Amino acid sequence: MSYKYTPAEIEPKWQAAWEEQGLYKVQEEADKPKWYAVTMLPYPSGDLHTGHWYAFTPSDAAARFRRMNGYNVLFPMGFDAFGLPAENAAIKNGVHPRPWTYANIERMRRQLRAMGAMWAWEHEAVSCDPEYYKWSQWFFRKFYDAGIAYREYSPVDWCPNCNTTLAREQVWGEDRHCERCGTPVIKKNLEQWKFRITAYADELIDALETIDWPERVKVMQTNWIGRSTGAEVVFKTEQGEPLLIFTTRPDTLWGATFMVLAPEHPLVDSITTREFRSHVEDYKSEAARMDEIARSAKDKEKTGVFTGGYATNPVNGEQIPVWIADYVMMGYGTGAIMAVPAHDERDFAFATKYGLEIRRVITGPDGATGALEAAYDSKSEGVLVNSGPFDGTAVAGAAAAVTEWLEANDLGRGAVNYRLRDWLISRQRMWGAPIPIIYCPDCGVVPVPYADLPVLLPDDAEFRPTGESPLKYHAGFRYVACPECGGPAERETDTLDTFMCSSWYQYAYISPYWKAGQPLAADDMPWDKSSGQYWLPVDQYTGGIEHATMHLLYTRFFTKALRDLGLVEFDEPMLRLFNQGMILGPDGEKMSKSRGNVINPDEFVAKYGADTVRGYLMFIGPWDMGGPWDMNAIEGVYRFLHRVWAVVVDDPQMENPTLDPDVQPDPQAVRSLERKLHQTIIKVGDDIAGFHFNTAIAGLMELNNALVKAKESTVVNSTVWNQALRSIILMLAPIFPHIAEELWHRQGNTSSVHLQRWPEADAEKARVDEVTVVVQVNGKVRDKLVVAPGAPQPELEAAALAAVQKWLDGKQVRRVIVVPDKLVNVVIG
RNA sequence: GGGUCGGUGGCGGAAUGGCAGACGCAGCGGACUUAAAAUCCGCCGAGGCAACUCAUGUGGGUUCGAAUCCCACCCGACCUACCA
Repeated sequence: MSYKYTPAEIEPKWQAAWEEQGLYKVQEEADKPKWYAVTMLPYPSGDLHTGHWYAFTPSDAAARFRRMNGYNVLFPMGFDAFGLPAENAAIKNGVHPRPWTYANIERMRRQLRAMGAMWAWEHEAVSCDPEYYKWSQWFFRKFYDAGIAYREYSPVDWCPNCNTTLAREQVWGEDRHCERCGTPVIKKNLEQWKFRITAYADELIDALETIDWPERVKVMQTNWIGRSTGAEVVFKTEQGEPLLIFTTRPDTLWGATFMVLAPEHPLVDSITTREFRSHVEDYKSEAARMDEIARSAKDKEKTGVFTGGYATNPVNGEQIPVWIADYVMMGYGTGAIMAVPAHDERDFAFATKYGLEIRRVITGPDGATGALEAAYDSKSEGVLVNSGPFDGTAVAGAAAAVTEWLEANDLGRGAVNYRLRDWLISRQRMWGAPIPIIYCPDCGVVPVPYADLPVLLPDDAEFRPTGESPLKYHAGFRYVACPECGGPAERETDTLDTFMCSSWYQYAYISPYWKAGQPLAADDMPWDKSSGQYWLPVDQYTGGIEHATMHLLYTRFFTKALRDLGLVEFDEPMLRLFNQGMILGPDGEKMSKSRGNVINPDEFVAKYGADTVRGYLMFIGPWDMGGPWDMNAIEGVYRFLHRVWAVVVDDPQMENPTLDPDVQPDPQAVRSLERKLHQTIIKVGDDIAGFHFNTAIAGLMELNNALVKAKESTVVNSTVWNQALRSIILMLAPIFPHIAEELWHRQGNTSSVHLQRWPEADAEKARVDEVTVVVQVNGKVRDKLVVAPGAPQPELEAAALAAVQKWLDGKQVRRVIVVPDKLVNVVIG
């Protein structure tokens, strides 16, 4: 047995032992509180990078800490294994994505094991496994039956590089590029499958207050859903057709001076007069072309053309001109607006540019007709003028009053608009779960019967980067008999968005590959019901912020849909969420091959061991802040572990302090160590529970520094010394699982350190015996008093006044502030 | 344009109304060594011989007291954007 700290020996040894003992196997135990902890699962790209370590090892420490505090913890791992990289690798190398993916998974499993995490591998789920995706298809089928899944012909976002449609959430930035490859997306008109996530828009916003998620994510989701409340109002064209507009300010209806339609608006052609037709046509084709590049260049000046047509404002019968302009979007609201230049900056800019009428409607706070600036400023003050029956109505509350009036007079109705679009889930790619739908020339759209699931991906599809799924060229896959009439029919060849597969993986983990090999039915459950009742929902979820408006929104929607289908009884899938920050390269920039700043964790594990890499990543700074990797600072954690080792393990080869075991330890020194020990137990526990790993490690370092000193003193002959050794090993266990296990066994223990309880802190023993009270004069520190805690105020005041005599400089003492155990501030002047 | 988070020694950071800089890195000095590495001990915000003074992006404010709370501004990161 080596007396030196050799992580290369002890880490693989314990990893193997833990696996052999089944240390991390989980059972449902009714007598323990459960804790279901999930970390966002990785995509099997082939190599575990530093970002994975940064995401996974602190969440492992948190899960281990829960377990040591008496919780029955389920902490599973899996792979989000469908997706484009596998398919691109397939096209490049001429192999099927399946072997590429499974080889990567196997490699990553080995790398994950090197982290020494407590994952419950028997709960692993891999989304490209047919026994997994048969349930993804089952969910689609359930959603189809429930009317949540529907098919629609509409303009969709298309990435010409990935050759597939994208969900709105996967289109990023002002240049509208593809989330995955950065290529600007274009619009295509296609018939695609969608999920009715918009039906849950209100609940997705309102339920945010019931979950303990970072404010940042809640704000992002709220903005993404973009609820705005207002009214739809029916104007009338000269041809007598209703022209519906949406406004959030129905109280400004009397200030409307013109209307603007999106160039694609269906009424544009009938409104446009002969005289203006060629103008309008030119503008429309220009706008259509712009759409494909980027209609929203920064600071782009608003443009538009007059149609020659007019519409009637229903509230006052005024005829106002109708324009078209590309600042009005067909995809939002009704694609038509009334323009109120006096109260809307964009309308104002447009009216100014084209010489359209600007009218003032709302007064300033004083009741006099105000200037335009005042109108902008007084959005919620003042009263309405020039507003027919509403003259004199306070602006606050006017919108609601006008809406009521519109409804009473049948001119419009209250309406809510959302920015959120329905979730487009069709992908024209092969490496995904096939959408279980068959098109029959006689029966129409026929869903694949539950009992026929899964619709398997063929193993021999040919990969051609054509812009259509390779499944389309696979005759054996594509041509099938209609399940209803038996006649010739065709399968849907699009696959499911991989975000659908990852929307329910926290349920799959409960009992992976449930009912494997068995035919499914509509009334099945995709997981073991009683296990689900025990574990669900997720207590703690951790992962990156990048999924705030994608995965994190989809999985919430999914859970609400499952609830409405009767599959779960709760409303939210993850009760707590913590977003870790991003680990950066040593240069402070995002790690990337092109920058050449990529840190390979395997190298550092080989050099220092997994415990050091784990601890270092947690020591860098607050976990939610991320930060740059420091090539030198990792040494500090490595040294710390060596110092702990040296405190616990006596190397007979080395000269050890020889203290006479009969010498009585100095009681003050013993008390001092005892105090430090109990303070540390409290601090480290609080810090880990709050994900403040950096300060938890600092606390462990401080305790260890105290132990290093104590080891050279008579304190080693005390029972406190032995308690301290035992406790520090236990406290190391969540963050440094291997060295803790090794030291635990060297202390003579036979069961695993990871089965022990977190050491108990005694507040009485943590209490300080004396406190330093700062004496200030006018807020400046002039002296310090060392007193017993709880010293009475008059005593402190007297002592302080005596101490600061020479600072008083003959001036009058005006006031003395005494904060017990903290300070005395003498105010003079 | 809007939103969120942040700005503290040479560096990562600690302190969220009460001794600014815990813990660690780097640096400096010393011990050990033939020497180096490793390890151990000490110093380590700036100015000053010192008593002290100055110091948490900038400017104001609140307070006995502000890195911390409030207002305005500057800088950085991320998100979002003709949303009617």
